[in-house]
Amino acid sequence: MQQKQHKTIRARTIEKILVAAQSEFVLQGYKGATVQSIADRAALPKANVLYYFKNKENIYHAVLEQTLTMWDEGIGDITPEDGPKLAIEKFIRAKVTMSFTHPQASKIYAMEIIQDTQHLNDVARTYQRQWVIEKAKIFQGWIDNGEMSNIDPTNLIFLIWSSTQHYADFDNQILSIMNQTEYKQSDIEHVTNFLTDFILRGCGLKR
Amino acid sequence: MQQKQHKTIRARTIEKILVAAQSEFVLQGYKGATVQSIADRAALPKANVLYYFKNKENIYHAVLEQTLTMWDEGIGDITPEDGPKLAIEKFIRAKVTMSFTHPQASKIYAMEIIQDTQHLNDVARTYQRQWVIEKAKIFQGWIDNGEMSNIDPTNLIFLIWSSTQHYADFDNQILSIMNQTEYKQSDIEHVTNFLTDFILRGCGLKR
DNA sequence: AAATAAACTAACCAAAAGGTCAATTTATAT
DNA sequence: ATATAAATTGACCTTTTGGTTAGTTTATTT
Repeated sequence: MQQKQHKTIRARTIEKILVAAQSEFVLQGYKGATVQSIADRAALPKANVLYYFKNKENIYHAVLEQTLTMWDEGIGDITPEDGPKLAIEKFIRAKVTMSFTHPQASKIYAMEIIQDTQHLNDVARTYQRQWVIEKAKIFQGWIDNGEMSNIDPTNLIFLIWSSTQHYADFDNQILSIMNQTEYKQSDIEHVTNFLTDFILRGCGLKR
Repeated sequence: MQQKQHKTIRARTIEKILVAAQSEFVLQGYKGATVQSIADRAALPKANVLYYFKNKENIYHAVLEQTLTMWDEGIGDITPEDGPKLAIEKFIRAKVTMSFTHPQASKIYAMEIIQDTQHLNDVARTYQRQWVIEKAKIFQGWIDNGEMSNIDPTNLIFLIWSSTQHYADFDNQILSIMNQTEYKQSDIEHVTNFLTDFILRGCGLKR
């Protein structure tokens, strides 16, 4: 009992800090975000934030880890059994939905890669590398037994990745161009349909 | 003559500062880059850097302006006369080439948009907005007189934009996946061909 | 209720960083 | 040659910021 109550105080405060930190890091970048600004956003004294996290870097690591896990769970998977058409459809839908509903997660990730920082540990790097290689093999399998036309799988993955992610990372620009302040559910549908049609056609899987 | 010599000292030192600054800003972000680090990279005393640029923000603005101008000149144009096939081919080639040869320019731009900073002035914002709207109209014109299939022009532009830009912004990740330390000329060709084929097919402009 | 542990916080401190200034050196003009 | 302007630079100042500490309050245990 004592244990549980204790944990909820801890857990709730940590959660508040992480939420605040994610926003600050996205808005200001790693260096630009200050412990004070995170504390302010979480409505806590700075010293309290540093009571739960030894230093700023630890806060960031916690945000990164949480973000990557969430993103990872959200984007679903590509499995051989689905076949190219269904696999691509599912993947695009998942990725677009994530981009529209959790753009911050994508942005943090993007900034990490763009700047090639030391925050992403080797494990994470190796993981993404392996992910692409593995999925490329699945596509190659489909190509080999004639389920889709002969398209370079690695670059296909890059294209799907980038074109879906774009709606998260560049949401400000896109919203400005669309003359909106935020995405609507119908935007998700529309973009999912657009990208699915376009990419399937590019893969020769649709007329 | 005096004027000219005077100008070359000025111009050359400013150039050195700007080159150094661009690297630092890409590597460290706006806040992360310090005037001292820029000075070090340019092999100048900090005070000398601040003799030419009043403050850090001015350095950044100069880098941004130079970068945007360069990027803008490099990506070529989309004109009605070219027709959809040629226009897309030309645009993809220009954008991919820029992405592979000047990734830093793209990265600075990307980080600006992602973070939605105040550095990009209204002029720049309005400009990109107008650019997309204008080009979308050109695509719509081609659709209307049957030169290409009915594809949402705005999202098509986003897709071309993102899939080409990806090779600049995420070069670290891509190089790691390709097991290389830097891009080769043949990579430009390969990616240009891949994207051109894929996107033209997506647009129904190629069998 | 007393004791103990967890949570919280104001006040500090030291380092880093942006920026100024006054003085010196170098280049240019007359 | 001399005067003037441009360029350079070390020393300095101020603010910001990450992080510590010591002490207080609140929650938990017995």
